[in-house]
Amino acid sequence: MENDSTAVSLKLFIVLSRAYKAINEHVNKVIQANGLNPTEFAVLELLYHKGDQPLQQIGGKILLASGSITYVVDKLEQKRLLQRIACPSDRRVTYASITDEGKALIQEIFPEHAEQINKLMSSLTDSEKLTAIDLLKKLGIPAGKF
Amino acid sequence: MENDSTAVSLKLFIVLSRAYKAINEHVNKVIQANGLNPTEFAVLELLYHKGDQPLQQIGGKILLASGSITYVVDKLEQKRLLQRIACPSDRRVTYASITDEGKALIQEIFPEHAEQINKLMSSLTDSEKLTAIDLLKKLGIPAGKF
DNA sequence: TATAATAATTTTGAAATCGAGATATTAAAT
DNA sequence: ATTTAATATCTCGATTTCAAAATTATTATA
Repeated sequence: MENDSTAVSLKLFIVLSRAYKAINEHVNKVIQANGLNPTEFAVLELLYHKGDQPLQQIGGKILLASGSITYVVDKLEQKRLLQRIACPSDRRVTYASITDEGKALIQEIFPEHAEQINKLMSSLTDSEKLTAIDLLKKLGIPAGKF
Repeated sequence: MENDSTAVSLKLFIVLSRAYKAINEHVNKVIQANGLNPTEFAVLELLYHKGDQPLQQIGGKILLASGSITYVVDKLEQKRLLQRIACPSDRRVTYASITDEGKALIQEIFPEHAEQINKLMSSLTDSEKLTAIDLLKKLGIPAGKF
């Protein structure tokens, strides 16, 4: 059934994908210029802003398979940007915890990161951005489960 | 300079990422259930809807490095879903051309694909979708070059 | 307490992607 | 015409990711 609503949805999907990829491409360059890949940055930034996290929950939040978490956390640990900390109450669990070095790096990168996103979005007024936020919030929480 | 506008932009970046990933996660499942990966689908769909394309232009349109194009096109050619066709006027150029088998596959997948996207977007009214399209179009074309 | 079921992490092998050259062709400049 | 620069594709090695199985620890059940 290719009705009108479907055509509009498809169009929205396309512009959503384009916008995301266009923005992301530039954002990733800034991150990589600072010696991190996008996944590493996402993990560090999560730990910086939300505090220590069990490895499992990192996977959930940044959408990464469990095997990949181990890999990224290994990398960041080798770079001394985070530490693994055993959970005292449940020995199955390992926390990732950002180090002082990691904090310093995020503090250095983040303002530039935010500034760049702001520039990339300067084609919208603040009021338009707020409208977009409202609409995308609804989109991010799909109506049912599929 | 972390002013108000920057904060709004960051927020928009986050909800944009979430929305894109949430939708995409589901969309990819449908594609993979049909034996293709997202990149293969993107290439085939491009050829189906836009006609034969020089390999290079495929890279530009779906944002893929030249080495990856070769790889994906090889895969699709092995599956007999597309053909390489030498350009008669410029021997550096190779066109990718979807085969009848490829067309049949897209014809089978695409309606389900479109239908699913429509379902995933049912939390917005058509009018809201149109508003979102307008705003995201502007976003996709960043103001300057960075 | 055993035993089974569940959970968190790691290991492993394969697939996908990138970036930097290599090759071939065409276009431009002198 | 020859050299030089630009373009298109491919090759290769390294990185990142996933999926499935293995490992270890915990919790629930008999």
